[in-house]
Amino acid sequence: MRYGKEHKEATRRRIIEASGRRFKQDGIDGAGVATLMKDAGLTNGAFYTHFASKDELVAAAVTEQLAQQRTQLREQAPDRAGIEQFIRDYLSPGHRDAPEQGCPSAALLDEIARCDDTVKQAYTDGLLDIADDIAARLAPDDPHSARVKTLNAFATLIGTLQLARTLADRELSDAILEQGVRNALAALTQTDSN
Amino acid sequence: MRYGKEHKEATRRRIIEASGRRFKQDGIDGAGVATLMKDAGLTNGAFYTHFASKDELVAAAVTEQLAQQRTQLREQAPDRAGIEQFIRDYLSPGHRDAPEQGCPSAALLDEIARCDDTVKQAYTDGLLDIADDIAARLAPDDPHSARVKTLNAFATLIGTLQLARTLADRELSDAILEQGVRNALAALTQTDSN
DNA sequence: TGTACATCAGTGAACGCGCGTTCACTGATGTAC
DNA sequence: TGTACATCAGTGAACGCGCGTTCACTGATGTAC
Repeated sequence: MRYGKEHKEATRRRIIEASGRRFKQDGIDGAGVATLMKDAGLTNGAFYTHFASKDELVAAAVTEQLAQQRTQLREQAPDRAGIEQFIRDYLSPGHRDAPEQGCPSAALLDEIARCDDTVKQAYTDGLLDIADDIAARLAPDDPHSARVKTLNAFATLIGTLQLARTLADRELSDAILEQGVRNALAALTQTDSN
Repeated sequence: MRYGKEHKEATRRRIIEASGRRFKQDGIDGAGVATLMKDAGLTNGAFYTHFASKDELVAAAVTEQLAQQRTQLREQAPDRAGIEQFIRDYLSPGHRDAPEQGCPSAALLDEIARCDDTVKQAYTDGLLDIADDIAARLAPDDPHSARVKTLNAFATLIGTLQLARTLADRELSDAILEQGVRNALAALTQTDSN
């Protein structure tokens, strides 16, 4: 089955996108190559015509996930009101209950911290692209300080969603999401007056 | 080799404590039963005289880790100044660089979120014990609201440390820890005036 | 007090299974003539 | 335009390995007589 040039590239993208979802659902260690390929509608053997190793796929999937999140943020949150809505969506029960469709950081951050340097670098690059987008929007005059503050704000959202996903008490989980939204919006206001 | 009654209990505790460290270092999926037993100075076969399954050990290790953290917090942070010091220690480069000796939530939270209900319940129980200790100290008159706020504060610390561990840029990671300390201390002050 | 026996924590080999990875092969397509 | 060939994405079985778990066995100790 020889195909045109676009075909292989399209297949590669399909594997990367399906893997992103699967990793977020089952964890990186929890998702095997055979399963990832089946998700993409292929068999395990073809994996190594696209990637040198599972680690290489992990790095590509992390990059892709963050790039998608960046695009989404650029479109849905171009201004202050959009960022407020992003916060509300991020800390929503819907996002909590569908990790496979959600933020890769919330689903995988501590596992990525244990991955090799290639993966951590891919994560760092992808996240900084997002943070710098937001920092430039919120504080065009002081992008460096805003970059750090934006990353801290993002860390808060990540930790809050992870905790909400883990607590066995649904009501408490809801309360934490709601308090998280209040805190994040207050911090955002504080950034403005700063 | 028949031993006294305390012996088996001591061995069980040794397995649980060694496993806690190993899980935080390699992840839950990343640590096999044979390795965990070797860490405790035993061979794999003896595992099932102490636990019905790996999941049962995971739940016990999570409980133990949080109980240790609670004891530590009770001793080291009995007052407002102690809590401030806890925040500084938590978001320190030393804690970032030694996950196996540190906070189980920072090392494992998203993986625990993917575990079965037993493990999530063990985590919930252990964390609420800690949060209620702190809430009772900070706001004895409104413990329920303080419980939620304390959990949100803890989530922020967790997310910040995870992010600091993952970023490939050391200077940026340091800056995020420092900003995290500033944010957490400010939030603590705000809680007082509330 | 001394001896025979029961207990049971721990050993280490083995179970079936899924892991990441390799490889001989297939067969639809693009290219050369 | 029609035919022979080269390419190479994808197949599916197999590799060695470590996983969680089971099991026949060991042997030091506590207990019974």
